[in-house]
Amino acid sequence: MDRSREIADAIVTHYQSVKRDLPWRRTRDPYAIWVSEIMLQQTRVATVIPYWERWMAKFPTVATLAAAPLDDVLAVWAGLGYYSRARNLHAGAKVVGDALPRTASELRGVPGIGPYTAGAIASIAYGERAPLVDGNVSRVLARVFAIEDDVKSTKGTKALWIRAGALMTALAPAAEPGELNQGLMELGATICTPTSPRCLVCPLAALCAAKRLGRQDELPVMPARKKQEDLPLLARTHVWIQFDDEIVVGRRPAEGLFGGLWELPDLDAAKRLGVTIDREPVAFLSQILTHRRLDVTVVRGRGLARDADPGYEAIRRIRIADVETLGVAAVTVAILRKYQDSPWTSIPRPSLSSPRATRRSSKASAFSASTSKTTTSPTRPRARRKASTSLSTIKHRPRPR
DNA sequence: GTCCAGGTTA
DNA sequence: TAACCTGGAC
Repeated sequence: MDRSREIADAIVTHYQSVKRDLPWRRTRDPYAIWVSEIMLQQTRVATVIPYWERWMAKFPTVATLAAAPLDDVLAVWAGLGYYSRARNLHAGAKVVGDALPRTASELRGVPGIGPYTAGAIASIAYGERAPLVDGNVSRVLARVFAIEDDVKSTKGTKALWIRAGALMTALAPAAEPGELNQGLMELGATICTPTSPRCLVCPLAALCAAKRLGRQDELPVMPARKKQEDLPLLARTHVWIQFDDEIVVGRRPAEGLFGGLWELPDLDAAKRLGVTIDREPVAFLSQILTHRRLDVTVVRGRGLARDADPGYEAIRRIRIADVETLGVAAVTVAILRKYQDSPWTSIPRPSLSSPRATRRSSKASAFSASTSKTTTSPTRPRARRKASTSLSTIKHRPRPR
């Protein structure tokens, strides 16, 4: 028995003994698997489960998804990030018609389905012997076969796909291709972890080149990552325009950053809408994105002379309590949390009376996001940056001046 | 606090 | 090759 065959069989055997009962593993509906694969690309299993359940309840078939407005799609996706994936899933549903293509190579042509997702759907839903490579698989294969190339490079990627394909070819005839793929990913997620791989309990230990060479801590070779400090800063001001229990929100253009999501109008838009802008901000937030640091300032505004702005696809009012039923990004949710925690409208605005320290409630930590920092200073963050613990713990303090 | 993971598209 | 988001790990 050759080595690839031994490795493939060991992976499947191991997978069968440890596989978890996840909702999308109870079906071979290619659409359901497609949705789960897209969600899982960027999020932990525990987070995906409720999103997947809500999604499948709302859009149970590819036809219902295709028929839904993008706005509804983004609302269900809101909070998962990488919103282009939801947009692509929606676009994909529109092009496939009643049913998904039946092979990996045809699946590859659907918007949002790249090499990984094509392999996942084809192998899991259709039982095709289609390989796949994701981050977990890269790590496992780079170690098992001691691949020294940067796994993100063209050369490394090619080597990984060749290895994954060879394993699939070598797999026992009666075995399920989907189980090999899922077994590889499971191994990477639970045993062959980025740091401190648990080689002692690994079913591939005896077959692993990195283990034999003692190089499991050096592999895979990953490309250097940019430090957060070096990311370009994107500073934006959003305007809180409230009428009774409603606020004004705008829908961003469909493409690009936070595409299609609703947010508080930015400063330029608010001005064009005839809004009078307060001088003093009520909150600062910051968030690290892949390619940028995002600093958000929130300021109140009053009045709304117009209800359309070229910068937004739509402008509308909505009850504050209902904003989260729209597609909104995490930073917008954080602004709402902060407001609900200690509403700035309750502060007597024109008065220059004594300052009030605000306290955050303990429940704020339930929405912690450790990539996010907040500032307490009402001056530009440049002057005094004081890190807090989460996106939701923005403190605001009307300055006595 | 900081770092890190993670596929597809243009 | 760069853009794209969030939250869990350390």
